[in-house]
Amino acid sequence: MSISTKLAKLGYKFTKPRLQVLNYLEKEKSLISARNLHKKIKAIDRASVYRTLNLLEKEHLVNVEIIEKEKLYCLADHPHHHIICRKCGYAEEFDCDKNEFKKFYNFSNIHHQLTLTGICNKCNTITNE
Amino acid sequence: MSISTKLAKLGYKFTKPRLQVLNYLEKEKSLISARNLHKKIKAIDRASVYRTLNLLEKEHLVNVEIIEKEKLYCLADHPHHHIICRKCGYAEEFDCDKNEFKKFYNFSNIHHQLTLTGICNKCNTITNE
DNA sequence: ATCTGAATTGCGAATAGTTCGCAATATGAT
DNA sequence: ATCATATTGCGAACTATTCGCAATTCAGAT
Repeated sequence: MSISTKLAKLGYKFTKPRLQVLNYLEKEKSLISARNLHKKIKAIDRASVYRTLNLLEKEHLVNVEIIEKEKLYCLADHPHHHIICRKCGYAEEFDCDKNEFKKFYNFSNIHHQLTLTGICNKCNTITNE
Repeated sequence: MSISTKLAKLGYKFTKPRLQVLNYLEKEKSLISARNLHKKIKAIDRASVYRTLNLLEKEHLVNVEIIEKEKLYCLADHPHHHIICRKCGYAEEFDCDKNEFKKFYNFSNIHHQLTLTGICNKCNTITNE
């Protein structure tokens, strides 16, 4: 099912800004920030880019990685991660289920950050999320 | 070797702000943000808290996790990660080498973010980092 | 103990990424 | 085509963090 269809099913309207953002995300082979997305789609407002990305994030239709406080987005069409060059920003994708770690050999000096969040027992007792 | 000793070895001066930040990081059992660190150490300037944390990060003396654009710090005395409640911020530690994942059962609805950075071949050719 | 040059601080202003309030507009169900 | 509602664009606002620079503090030499 296409992302557009999913959005429609979820009751969201089909607007120009949303279509444009989706188009660009589909074209984009790598990760992209809200800032750069907005640069590419000058016709639509900065706030709308952010609002659309937040919406997509909330509905789990995009994946997010944070590099230096900047959120980078990609379509969540399949489960994967990226390894990103700290100098030039070049990113390679790796499937998080398969043994594609050989790709890492294209990079040196690897750092990683693993962030896990959840709902703790106490909060879970108070209200269901 | 204590972190203070390490700092001295690296040629950094031994100043009140740095000592205070280190003291608080040692006391802190969980993760803490620059903002909250500054709240606790009112005597020293915000900028100095940030500068000290950046220094510690550069020298790999603290570990960092980013939650909602905010950097959270802890001393890098041993390799570990945290799982953090998305509602209240409560954090539990887990050793990243051992099978302590059972701790996860205290949390539900787990999300994760894995960020890998490195230096790509091209950048590595241009200059050594 | 004091001097001295360099490192570091505090301050306030600046920056960057992101969000908000609200009037104007576009959407899709009827 | 109409209408209620969701969504947009705009600019102002907010938050985390950094910067420039003069004043201060540190550590090593005297």
